[in-house]
Amino acid sequence: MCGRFTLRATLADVADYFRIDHLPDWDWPARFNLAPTQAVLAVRLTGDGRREMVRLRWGLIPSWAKDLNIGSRLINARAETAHEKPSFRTAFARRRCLVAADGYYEWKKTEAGKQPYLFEMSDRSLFAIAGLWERWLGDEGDAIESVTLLTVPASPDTEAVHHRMPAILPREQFGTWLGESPTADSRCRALLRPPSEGTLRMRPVSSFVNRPMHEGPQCVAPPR
DNA sequence: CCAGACGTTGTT
DNA sequence: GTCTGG
DNA sequence: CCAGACGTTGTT
DNA sequence: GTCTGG
Repeated sequence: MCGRFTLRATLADVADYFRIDHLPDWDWPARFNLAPTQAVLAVRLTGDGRREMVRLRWGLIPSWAKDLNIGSRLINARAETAHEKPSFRTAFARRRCLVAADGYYEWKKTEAGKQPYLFEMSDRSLFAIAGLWERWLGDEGDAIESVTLLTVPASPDTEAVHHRMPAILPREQFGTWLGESPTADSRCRALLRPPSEGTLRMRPVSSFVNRPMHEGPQCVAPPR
């Protein structure tokens, strides 16, 4: 599962990682505690097939939703079934994206309370979480673009804390996932699998991160 | 035909 | 929007 | 995901 | 307990 993550890297680093030539006109402050309903940084294809960086509201709001509130429960989609679920299948076929991250959190219940863990790539690099996006039109003609993060079974590195994890895609698969050439659903589905042992490392962090309002380096500090 | 659901997680 | 249940 | 709220009336 | 907000 993935209900909180980090993107501490700069926009320039993200653009470089995703091979995007021009930077957007907005900025991206380092984020240590990205939570549902907030804007995350995603990469998708423009109408003419170029990669662009966009900010999407985390929590997918289906186009038929009556209010945007529905989105706060659709923050994840199971990779095994998203292609057939009414809320996700259209987006699976036509609106796949990559969400930029450099860490994610999971919680483990203990006698003392909820202990958060930070998961990162073993080399501390950026990574891409497979996502699906939608455009929703409100009553006043306001458009909101939202996103859900796909999940897969836990990898050997992560299963001790939680049995699910975000679907992380290797760089070689970005073009296929984004649809830079026509790709069957089944081929996209096959890309969604847990990373091999040794890809990720984890460490417990301070419960400071538990509060969604908290932000900054204290979120990734060791427990006190 | 119309009405109502449409999702994940974790816990039991 | 699209499918399922009644 | 976790934390925090969970309500109405009338008046300003 | 359950829903909302971040």
